Amino acid sequence: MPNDPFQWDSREDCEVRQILDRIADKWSLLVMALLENRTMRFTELLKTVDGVSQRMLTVTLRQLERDGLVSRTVFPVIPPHVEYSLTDLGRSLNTTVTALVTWTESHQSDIAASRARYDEAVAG
Amino acid sequence: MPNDPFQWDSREDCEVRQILDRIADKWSLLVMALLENRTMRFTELLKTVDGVSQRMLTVTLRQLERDGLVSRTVFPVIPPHVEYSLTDLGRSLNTTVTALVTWTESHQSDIAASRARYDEAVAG
DNA sequence: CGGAATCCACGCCGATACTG
DNA sequence: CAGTATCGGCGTGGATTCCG
Repeated sequence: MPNDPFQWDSREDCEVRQILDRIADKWSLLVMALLENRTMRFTELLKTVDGVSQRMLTVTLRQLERDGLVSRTVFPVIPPHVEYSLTDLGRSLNTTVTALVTWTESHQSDIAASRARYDEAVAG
Repeated sequence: MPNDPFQWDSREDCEVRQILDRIADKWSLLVMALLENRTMRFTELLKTVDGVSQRMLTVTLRQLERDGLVSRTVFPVIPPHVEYSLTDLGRSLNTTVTALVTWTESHQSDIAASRARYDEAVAG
């Protein structure tokens, strides 16, 4: 029963938790969501992903590439031309990620309401 | 078209991103996964969620409670008795979270292999 | 038992400068 | 254009202590 949380949760060297931690990263989610539609270039991503620094985008893309979720294609021209796109693995992940994003969008108001209620109760 | 990544991604005050960031938090995912099965007490969670500190567990539970994903029930006895369980909202989220966890488990070896390949290429 | 509060180390990340 | 390298601040979170 691989879905039992007690299984993947209590193991010492659980690599799944590490992987999950990386996948659930803020910028990774954003980048993968953008690349779902089409191939993009570095600067393009930098301008589109609002708030990301060049450093973090570089680091994020390297990690995604290392995990085999994103492929990096370099065209040996001057000036350099690099394209990023999702791999098949990345695309298969994106289905679930999209579900997560969709859930958040649908329940955004519920959460906002809950927060308002909570803050009200604390303040009172 | 609420699912268009360019929508929720480029807006300045996008609350969805903030919510998503919190939901995708490492400990939140773990705690919710554990609470999917049953109600748990604080110390029980502390012992089960391997690696979490008391501080982080407290903070995580407070956030989850504020977001309306987890309910906190205090029994006014001595010694204190507090139970945590998922709300309906939390349960509806857990379906997608479980999907994410399942994906990670299924593709764990793919990612490990990709990492090994990447590291090999870098070292060589 | 289930926290709250305080202190502080460390590692993350932004800013900046430089390069092929 | 697409990075790498370096530095420094500061926020995150661990350890510890105390409390109802």
